[in-house]
Amino acid sequence: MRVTADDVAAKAGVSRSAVSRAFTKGASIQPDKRDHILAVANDLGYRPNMMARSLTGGATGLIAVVVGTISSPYESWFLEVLSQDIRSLGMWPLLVAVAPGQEIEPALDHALAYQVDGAVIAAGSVSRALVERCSAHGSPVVVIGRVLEGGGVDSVCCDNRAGMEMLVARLAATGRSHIAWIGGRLEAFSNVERYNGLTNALSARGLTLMGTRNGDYTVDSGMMQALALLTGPNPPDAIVCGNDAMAIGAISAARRLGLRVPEDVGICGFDDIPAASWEPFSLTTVANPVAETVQEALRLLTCRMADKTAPAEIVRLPPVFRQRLSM
Amino acid sequence: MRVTADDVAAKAGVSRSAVSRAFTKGASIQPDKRDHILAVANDLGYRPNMMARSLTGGATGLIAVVVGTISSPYESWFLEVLSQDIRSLGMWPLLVAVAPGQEIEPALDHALAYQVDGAVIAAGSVSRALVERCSAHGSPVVVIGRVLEGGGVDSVCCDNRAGMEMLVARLAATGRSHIAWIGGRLEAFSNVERYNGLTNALSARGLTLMGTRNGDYTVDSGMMQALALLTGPNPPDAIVCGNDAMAIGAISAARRLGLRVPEDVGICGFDDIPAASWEPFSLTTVANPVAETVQEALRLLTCRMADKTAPAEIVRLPPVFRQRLSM
DNA sequence: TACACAAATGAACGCGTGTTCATCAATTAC
DNA sequence: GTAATTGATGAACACGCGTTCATTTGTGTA
Repeated sequence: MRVTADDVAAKAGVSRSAVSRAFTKGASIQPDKRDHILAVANDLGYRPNMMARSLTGGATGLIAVVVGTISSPYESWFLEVLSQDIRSLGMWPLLVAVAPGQEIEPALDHALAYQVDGAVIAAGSVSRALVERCSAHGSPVVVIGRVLEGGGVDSVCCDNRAGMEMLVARLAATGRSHIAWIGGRLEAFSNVERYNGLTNALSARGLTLMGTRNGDYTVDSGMMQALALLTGPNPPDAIVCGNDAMAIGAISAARRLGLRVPEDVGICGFDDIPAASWEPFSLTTVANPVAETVQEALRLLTCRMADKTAPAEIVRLPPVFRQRLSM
Repeated sequence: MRVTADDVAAKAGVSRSAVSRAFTKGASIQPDKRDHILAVANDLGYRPNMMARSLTGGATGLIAVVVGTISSPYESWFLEVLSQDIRSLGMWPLLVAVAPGQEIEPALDHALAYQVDGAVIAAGSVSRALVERCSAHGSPVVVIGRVLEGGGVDSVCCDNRAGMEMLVARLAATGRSHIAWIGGRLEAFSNVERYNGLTNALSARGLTLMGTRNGDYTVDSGMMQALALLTGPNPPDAIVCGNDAMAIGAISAARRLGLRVPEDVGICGFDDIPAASWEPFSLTTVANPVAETVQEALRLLTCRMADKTAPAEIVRLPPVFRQRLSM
């Protein structure tokens, strides 16, 4: 049923070796013979079997892509850019979706059985043991959106501290004094960094956080936590959210309570997802440099595929302040 | 470097056949021996090489997933559900992202070289020739979101006509008379069906379409087209949009012009993406049954993988009317 | 024409696995 | 106690490909 190189060889009247060479760039074969073989192959609908090709130790052309909640605005945006860049490298993304509660290890272990040439991990909690297992398996790993302490692992991450400083500068410039924080999942690396970045930047200006609540990075959770903050005692005049989705929820919460944004309460987010610029929100935020992040991640990955002994790099990319109307 | 079954066999003191049997469910092997082998394998970090396993004609466990603009709210939602359901089948999604302008054929052709066990196509224009090429290759295909005329191809599709009738019923109930349409990409199957469904349902009630414009299914395009409609001569008192994203853009456009929704202009969409229920929009729409669609698609796919001669099915799933505040 | 050398070609090998095929031990049936 | 049956085991094979290794063909020089 499947058409193999033998079929092409038989129909073209050449040896199977010739067929293989016709598909191998730079192989020693007469040009007209190669053309003939390729024509026959195309006629028969033949394509070299990637599974067999990779068996001899060659590359599979597969890259495992570990992401979390695909439907979230930020992750889907990221996945789109990443999958396009992987394809422009001539490779294919093997999608490994890890929902917030799920374990990343068994999932990635399974994917490793496909002899992926590399893995991009942008979700879940990554242990050093996991990274080393992948490396030992011959699949270099790049971690995105977090930095493993102790180094030794290539990683690309937004400079969350710098981003928070930009937001706090705006906070100070607009004279906010009662500032609250709505964080994401407590264990998330970005959440920890952004929270610390915020408190540090605030204290550097003699400001303090008046309220703290935690959601789960969804719009709904942002709305709930903002409602709690704004209806509680001593309501804030500014809410800094751990990501844009929660900030959008917070804006909706403020409006439901009849508060004006930014006059009564300023609200800002983090990431600059597409929805942040939609008119009803016009969210002041800092842009997570997704395109550059993906580009750097794949650069690191290809470097390491070529030279496994190269020292690990940690790339910190600066975000860009986006002032809109919400603060 | 890579640990193979031979390594496990050597360390466990058994033949390589025994190792293979230990990993094959239902194979003839002593239970304690199997346990021992599995323990040694786990110790060495061994996993059967899927590439080699599939070489003998076995299944690869890969399913090609063809989607379009991943970052769009609807597609990312769909992809999340699909990828989870594929994994719960014990298989893996090979992501094939086809941007609106790109050709689906060469991309899918490449993916076929990985001997995928099946393909779910939810984007791009699908020709019968393409489907037959996949089938000939041993990879059954299920098409989602469109129906190939002439049948012969398994497909799952929302009943767009029924959805439009629901919306028109609401349209009539609220006494709208100047109705406009903002469509998506002209060549898109869903766009054609929804447009025809709308005009048919309108004429059945003695209504006609007063204006027609076309965007590209994005929020921005919905905003642009709605601005043009609402500032033109004889502005509509209702706008039906080809999807929710454009409807969200249309709501923003109306508000920018100082119009009240739904009092001055009613706006509705299609799909019921998560953002449709966000408070600033509260979009009246019809829910595209994504979970059921994915479920049916995978049911058809697994059926066809088991029996390639089964007759093709066309499944039409009814949408659900979601009345909110925008109309 | 004779020789050296490069280019092109086909046979054979190995990649890691599941499976078939004999072989052998252990049980059951008579 | 013997024959028949079952269950477990290891060797060998096939899967489809890239690549190496001889071997053959073609080209340029003396």
